Amino acid sequence: MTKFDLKHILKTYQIILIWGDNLATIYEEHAKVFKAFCDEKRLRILELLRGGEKCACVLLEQLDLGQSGLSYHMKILVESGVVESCQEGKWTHYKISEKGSAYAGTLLKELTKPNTVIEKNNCCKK
Amino acid sequence: MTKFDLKHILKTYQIILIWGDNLATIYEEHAKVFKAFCDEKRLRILELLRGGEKCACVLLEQLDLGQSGLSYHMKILVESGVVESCQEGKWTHYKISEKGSAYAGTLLKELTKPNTVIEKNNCCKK
DNA sequence: GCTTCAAATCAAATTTTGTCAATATGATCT
DNA sequence: AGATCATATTGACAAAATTTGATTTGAAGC
Repeated sequence: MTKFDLKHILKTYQIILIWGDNLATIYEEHAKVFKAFCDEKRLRILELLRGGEKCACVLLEQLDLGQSGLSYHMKILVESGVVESCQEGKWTHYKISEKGSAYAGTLLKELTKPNTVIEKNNCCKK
Repeated sequence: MTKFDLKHILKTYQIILIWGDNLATIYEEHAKVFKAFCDEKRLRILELLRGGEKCACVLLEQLDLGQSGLSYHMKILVESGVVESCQEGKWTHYKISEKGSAYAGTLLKELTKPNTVIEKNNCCKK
């Protein structure tokens, strides 16, 4: 029977463990962060939240969205880390997470910054 | 016959003109920038390009993607501004655009930075 | 406990994205 | 010009994201 070195497998295939249950590549995880900024409605929501913390009912008033639609987008925003929510009795308040948006910014820089090791990959004899 | 003030309309509805032909909201335009980072394959491509300029054939070799698939994703990357392409005879070379990725970073900060005017929007008497 | 209200979840319909194979374009070479 | 190679475009299909309305959950008030 083959033995597995989980750590080695995860590293080799760039797979990470999330919530103990799900498997996802690091790419999926990174993509999730930027999903926040990839949809018109969500950008509009972020714009509203830039004006300060708001509860769902206020957002609902100002957006062309139904209740379940708002809930759907808020979930994506919260899962991206860019927005945080706090419950107050029946109400849920949302605000932009400083930490989360700083992370998104750092990640973006990371993802576009030249590698330390630049390979000379002159395939087609440029 | 009603007269229209185009400038006023564009400003009011936050619509912008692109390529002289198409109409799009500012939100769509912003979303386009971050589409670059919202897909596993594209993140993988960016990772390869962090190692320096590469031509399509090299990318093709290293990715689990067909030729038309690569072309599809490269188009989205180039349209986001994060990647730039240059033609060399039959070959197309791609690299990460410093300007484009700096813009993406600035935009991200912009989209998450608190507004100068913070409204007190205590709807549900928090 | 029952009612009410806010928000989340679900299921179905719709729209948007991504994939794949075939074809078209455009540059180079003979 | 005709052949060849690299990439782009197209159209059909599959998969994922979004929308909508109905239902459920969970907190508060009676």
